[in-house]
Amino acid sequence: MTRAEAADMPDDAARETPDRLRRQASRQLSQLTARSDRLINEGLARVDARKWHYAVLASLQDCGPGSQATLSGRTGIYRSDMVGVLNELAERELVERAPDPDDRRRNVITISPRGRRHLRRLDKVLDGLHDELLAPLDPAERDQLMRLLTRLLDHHTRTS
Amino acid sequence: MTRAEAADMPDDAARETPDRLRRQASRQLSQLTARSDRLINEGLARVDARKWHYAVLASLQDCGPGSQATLSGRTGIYRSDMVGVLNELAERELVERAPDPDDRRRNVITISPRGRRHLRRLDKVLDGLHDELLAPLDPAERDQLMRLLTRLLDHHTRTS
DNA sequence: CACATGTCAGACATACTGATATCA
DNA sequence: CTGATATCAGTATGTCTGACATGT
Repeated sequence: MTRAEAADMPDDAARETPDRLRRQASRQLSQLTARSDRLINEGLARVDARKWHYAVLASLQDCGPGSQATLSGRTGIYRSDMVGVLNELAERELVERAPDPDDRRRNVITISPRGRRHLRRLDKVLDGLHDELLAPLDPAERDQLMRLLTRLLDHHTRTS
Repeated sequence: MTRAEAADMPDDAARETPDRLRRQASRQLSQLTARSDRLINEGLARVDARKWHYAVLASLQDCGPGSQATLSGRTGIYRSDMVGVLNELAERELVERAPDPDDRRRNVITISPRGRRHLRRLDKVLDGLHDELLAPLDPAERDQLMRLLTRLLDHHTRTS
């Protein structure tokens, strides 16, 4: 590029993201998710929790007790990482981990009364955080967004 | 496993994600973004590129040459990580990095003709990948999604 | 002096792989 | 024997922080 061409494009003025990048769905998605993750993580950290805590507790509450492998399937947490999550939950006495008498390879994970209370609290915290996350959207738009996201996600989980 | 146990734990059958989790916008976002990122990364890897390559090249093409700090502002790449990205791009002779005579702290980054060609190719590749990503949505729905994402993202970039 | 720039080294979290002992 | 389970060790990647030398 020549000097003359460079003069046509005042470089230091345009420090903002060009439109071409802002039109990419994948980019908007990951940028927004980065924000969202930080918001959620920080919010949950304030009540000594993480998002995987919520996932496990909610899964136990809604689908009942299960082995670690079962919980892994429900929540999407890797089998190898489930150990650590359950250690944290058991430390806080939110779940109980007992060997399964009928299949001695397994542990049966059960939510405790304290776990149920904690889950109710997390539900409220998360409601607030999502309200912050989706602040600019009215209820209909939030619904619309969820529908679109879910359709995409379902499509990609079926076809993989 | 005995029948009796199966009766005791009907929920052991439910290995799927409970509704409560699937209703979380933050969760749907990060799950979908995980898929999206993998799709894009793998697709770009097939043509020896990464998403940051595209971001830098597009920024150079649309806003003209700039210092590394300027590019950092345009693309969202950290100043410290820009070094590596530009090394990769310079290796492939897609950009040129020359010291700025007017401010000897700076490098002026310029896209090369080869870089422009590469960018055009990446645009096509990314178009295809986004078509795959957004496959279940018709054009109006894709537009709707982009509007919603952009509004959320803009809101959170202004208010931080 | 304060401030900007390019660079490097490393912390940190997360996702993911692989191996192993135990057991069905 | 096969396959599933819980566990541990370790890789890979990406985001982010801090420091530093150089220059404005």
